[in-house]
Amino acid sequence: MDKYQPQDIEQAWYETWETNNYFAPSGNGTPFSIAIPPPNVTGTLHMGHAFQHSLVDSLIRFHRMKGDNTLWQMGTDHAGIATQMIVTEQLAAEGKRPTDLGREKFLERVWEWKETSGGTITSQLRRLGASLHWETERFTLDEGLSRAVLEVFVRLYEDGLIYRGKRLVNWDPVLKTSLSDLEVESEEEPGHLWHLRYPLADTPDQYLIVATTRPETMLGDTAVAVHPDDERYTGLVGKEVILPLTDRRIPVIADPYVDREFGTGCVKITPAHDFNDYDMGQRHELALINILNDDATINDNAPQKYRGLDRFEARKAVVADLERLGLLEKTEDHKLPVPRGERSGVVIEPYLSDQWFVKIKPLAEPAIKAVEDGDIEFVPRNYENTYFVWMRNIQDWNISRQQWWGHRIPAWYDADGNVYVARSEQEARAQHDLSDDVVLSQDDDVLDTWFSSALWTFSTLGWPEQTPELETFHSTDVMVTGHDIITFWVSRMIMMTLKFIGEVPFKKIYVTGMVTDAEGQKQSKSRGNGLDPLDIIDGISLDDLIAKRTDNLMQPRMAERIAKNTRKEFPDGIKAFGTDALRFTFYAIATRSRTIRFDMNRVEGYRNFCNKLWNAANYVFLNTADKPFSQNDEAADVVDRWIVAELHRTIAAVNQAMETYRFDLAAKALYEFIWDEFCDWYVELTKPILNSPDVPADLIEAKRYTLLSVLEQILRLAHPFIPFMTEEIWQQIPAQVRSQGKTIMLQAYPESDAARIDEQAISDVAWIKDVVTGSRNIRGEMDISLAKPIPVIFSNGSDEDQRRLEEYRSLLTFLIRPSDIGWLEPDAPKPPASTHLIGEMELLVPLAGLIDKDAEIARLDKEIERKEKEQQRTEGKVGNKNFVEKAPPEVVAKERDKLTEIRSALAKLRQQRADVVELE
RNA sequence: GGGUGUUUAGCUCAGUUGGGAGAGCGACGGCCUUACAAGCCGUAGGUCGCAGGUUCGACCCCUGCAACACCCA
Repeated sequence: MDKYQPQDIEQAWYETWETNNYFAPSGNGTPFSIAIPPPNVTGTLHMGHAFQHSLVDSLIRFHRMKGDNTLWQMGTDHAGIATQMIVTEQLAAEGKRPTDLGREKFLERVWEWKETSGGTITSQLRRLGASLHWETERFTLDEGLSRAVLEVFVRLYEDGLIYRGKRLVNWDPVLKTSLSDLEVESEEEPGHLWHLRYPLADTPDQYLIVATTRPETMLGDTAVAVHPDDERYTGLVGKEVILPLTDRRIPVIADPYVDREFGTGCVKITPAHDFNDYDMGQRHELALINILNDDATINDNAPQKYRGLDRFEARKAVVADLERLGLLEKTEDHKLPVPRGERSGVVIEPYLSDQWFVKIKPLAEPAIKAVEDGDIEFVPRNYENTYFVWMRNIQDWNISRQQWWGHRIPAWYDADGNVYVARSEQEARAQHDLSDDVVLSQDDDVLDTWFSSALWTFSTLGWPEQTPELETFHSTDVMVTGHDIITFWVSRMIMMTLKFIGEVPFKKIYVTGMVTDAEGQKQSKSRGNGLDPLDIIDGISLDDLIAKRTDNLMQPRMAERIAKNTRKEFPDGIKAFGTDALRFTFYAIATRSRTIRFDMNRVEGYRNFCNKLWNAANYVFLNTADKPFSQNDEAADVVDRWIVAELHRTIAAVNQAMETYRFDLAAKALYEFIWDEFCDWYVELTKPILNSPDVPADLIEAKRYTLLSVLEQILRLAHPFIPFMTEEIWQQIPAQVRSQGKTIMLQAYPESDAARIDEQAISDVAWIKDVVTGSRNIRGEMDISLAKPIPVIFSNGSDEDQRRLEEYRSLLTFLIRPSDIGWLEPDAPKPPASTHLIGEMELLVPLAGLIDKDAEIARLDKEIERKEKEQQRTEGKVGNKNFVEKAPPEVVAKERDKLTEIRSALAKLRQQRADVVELE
């Protein structure tokens, strides 16, 4: 075999798998299905994706190998706002605006962009080894899914669960669309608190002072509010104040919502431009005065001089004018949460407009119940809380977006403003008996992208048709996703699927942690700390990485800092580690933690692990190729029985880990078995046998078989995690050992057989390991090279020890490289020696001339000190009456045994020390 | 302000019914031992955030505090 070079093997195998249709569901096994969280069709793969999809792929491959009828449904999302923004930017570079093209032409342009860039994400998924069922790949805007969207919208409308109304919504004044609460991100930013004087109508020389962070909205004030119990203002409730800069008189009202501690305890009420004020306005039947246009400039409802000003210019003008009039009490610095559009980054405006909403409470109730009843289970469990808190306080969902790219709302209006909702214009006409001369125009808005993704698990399977796929694969088994998307997507899928299919979309939700950079910072383009998974697979030079991270930044001034940090973190760029190593890293770090710092050193470590397995396979092939081997349990020795036992323990551990979504434990079990047991011990222990002329042929043949067989099982066991190299190696296993199949992908997953776990073999090999480790310790401590043979003498051994030494003498000889190995004569004095304890037995390496007396004494002192501490602690326990009386008897017995052992060991160590001191 | 989570070796993290503190990387020392130097052998390093409590016994359970992170308002 050649050196391990992942790039030489990975891509070719993926093509083979795909062209042979191995990813397709098949057989009559239990259906197992997962729907991919649809990536944005024009997007690229980031670390979070790679992480999630790697986890899913292991589950899919695991279940496929277990014989389940397994489907991983592929599809992409049209990502309404994100995609429209990209194309709008492209147009801007040509000096055009979407309106210059018009709706039709603009959409053509977006479809073109989708065609050219839509392949990126799918080819990246292939590089990752994702065994997706590409044949039934779907897209949220394709015909079938659009039909599902239409159907759902119309039925919800018919059930009275969709309504249209003028409401205060989150308005993005740059994109000129409404956004749902979830698309708005609030962060604290420095600002000011202005204290304004509002003169009382009856006595204009007196005034109330209101505190506000948004003085320009005072132009739309329709009341001033105080707390009903606030004694400072009780006399004023019901009176009026004069709203400065306008000629309006507005009432003073009392409402318990007012925070008496904030500012002066007196707040201005602007129902058309603040969500809380809107609610209060509803309670008190206040007028709504909208003072903004859709681009956040001041409109004609405001006094002449402010009209047309941008909101922030208007703020300055209002403050200046109030100050000139002596109506500005004071200005304070103040931090306040500022809402910004998730996509555009601009300050969001509460804005009054006509929108479509889903009445959500009736849908939320069964969705809450499904989780309460355990029909859907969160893994880890505690994410249920996030879900419940969100669902129990859920607000109606604004689903209309003033965009073009998306599912157009199936509502038509006649000249009188009557609205007709139907699956098509024809249906609308037919249902309402409208003659052809009634002119209908369709609603210009499209639906929130999440509306179509909410239908994902069943729309991709053909709904509203009752397809065999829907019948077989729905509900899906598990949804793997990040916690950031529970509210956006997971909760909405649960609601919609329960409503339209009557069953849950998935039985389990595995919530992954969030992959951050080494500093624990969220990875993002603007921070310039993002990693492209393919750069870890293929490698990238430092210069290319910097170029990639600083290219096309929203804030170009960040470029220098990003370059500096990148140079510091990756001084030599990133090496090509290959997909298998990257994937294995993901499993190893998939702990229950919420954030996962991605550490490139670990990728390197797991690349080394892949290399280790590769080389072990090389060893197996070198020693079995063109040589006879045969399965022969009678001829196999204790070491063979031991490695099989360890293999079966590992098989059990991996299976259990996968059933419980503990990918980290699965990875750990594989890593430790393959490296620590198979490579470091088993392979070493085969060497003296395979190359010795004195060993019976049937043992050698049995051992060759064990090597091949254990390797073959390791490959199947590890395949879901490191699919490429396991396939590559598996193909080279002789057919007699590996069955006649064409691919490892479709072989049976190993199952643990308790009968193969031979405890006697395990304890014998543990003894061998102890003896070898003991002699290695002595060599290590004394700096004696393996090239220099050392005499080894045992003393005080039991019958069992004697048997084992006889039986394993040749193995020990090979591993220890002694000049001589044997028992101390019964009455002979112990020679001066470096020593090691193996239970009751002592291992002596008499090195009269070579021994470093001081070093040996120091080593023994340390050992004695350690044992003394342990003795003290154990004596304390055993001597404690309470412990002896109250602790379980087996624990007490265990402690007593331990104490006996410690005492015996201590006595020996002290004797050894005395012996060494005696040396001249 | 409310909620959730985190705090274990220099770094990144395991530690699943409360009963002997672990791994990888890094550090140090020694090895080209015919699968692998992307390797092998060995060594050092931790009052398990702080303070109480429960218990015969606490990294683990309870209370409080601190720092950090995220979510919601």
